[in-house]
Amino acid sequence: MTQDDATRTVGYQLKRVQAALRAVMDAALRAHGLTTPQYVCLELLGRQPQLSNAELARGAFVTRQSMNVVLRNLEEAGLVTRPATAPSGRALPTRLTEAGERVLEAARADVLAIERRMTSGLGRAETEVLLRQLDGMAEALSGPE
Amino acid sequence: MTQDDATRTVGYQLKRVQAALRAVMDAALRAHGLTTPQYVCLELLGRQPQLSNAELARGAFVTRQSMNVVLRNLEEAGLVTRPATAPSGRALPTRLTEAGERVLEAARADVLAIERRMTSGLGRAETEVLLRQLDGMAEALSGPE
DNA sequence: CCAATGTCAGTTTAACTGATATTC
DNA sequence: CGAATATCAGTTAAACTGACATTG
Repeated sequence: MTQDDATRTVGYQLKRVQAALRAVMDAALRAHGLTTPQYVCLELLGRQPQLSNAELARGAFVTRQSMNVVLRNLEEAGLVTRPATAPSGRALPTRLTEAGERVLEAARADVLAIERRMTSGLGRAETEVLLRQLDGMAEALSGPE
Repeated sequence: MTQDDATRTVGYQLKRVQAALRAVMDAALRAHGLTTPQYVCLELLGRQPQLSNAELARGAFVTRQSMNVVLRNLEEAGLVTRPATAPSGRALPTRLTEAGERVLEAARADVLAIERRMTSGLGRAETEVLLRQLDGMAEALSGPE
């Protein structure tokens, strides 16, 4: 497989990074009994407690239905709790349990190590630029046709 | 959802871009009767004919088994052909059919437009740097522990 | 009424692992 | 034999759409 134009697109390289990242993440998280979507959910809750299922879904870029499955599994594992009845509307504010906090903290250490490894070739300023560029790319794709 | 540290990681932004890109790509390719993995396969073959299933799998970062499914569907759709018997070893060199070439050409135009739209905020030099950075990130993840 | 939410149900995509046969 | 390949079979992860009830 020689390097030719087909591999010189941002789309292709994104796919490549994503494939590698996913493999490494999945392996690391499995050691904590988590899947990647579950970790994303815990991370969101760690930063911002009381998020509802719908809010978590938006934060993880999936549908309500998909996040609902993730949430039910996390609940069953005792890592998050939701009140039986909604304090207002239908939204059920979700919280990490103590076990959830512990698992998140342990998993986060591994995930951050992977993040550092992935960006080890970049300086602090370069990483900042990259984050802005990725943000711009997502905006450009989500925006007007 | 306020912007806090959780969203300021390369991993998270990669996920975001990937989610947006995937949605746009899938929609565009569906109009050509293709899935994204199928398009990747056709693109690889367009650049380099005679690739075997195993070589295509490596190029698309999936297992031989996964690519085999893609290939069988493309074959059934009449977009690629493989000889009934291997000219050497077990590898079956795959080629685009004329229909395959036409579909690829049409789909590629749309995909390139999406690529341009995604990177519309980047200059030529910036895009080159980004490609190198993504390459480095994939290497760092695939490399030694 | 309407918009947002939670959730049940079914489906689909796209990958995976395991096993087996073939061929140089 | 060993390494690479193709492929059959079964499984899994993780999303999706559709539908419906609830609530402010």
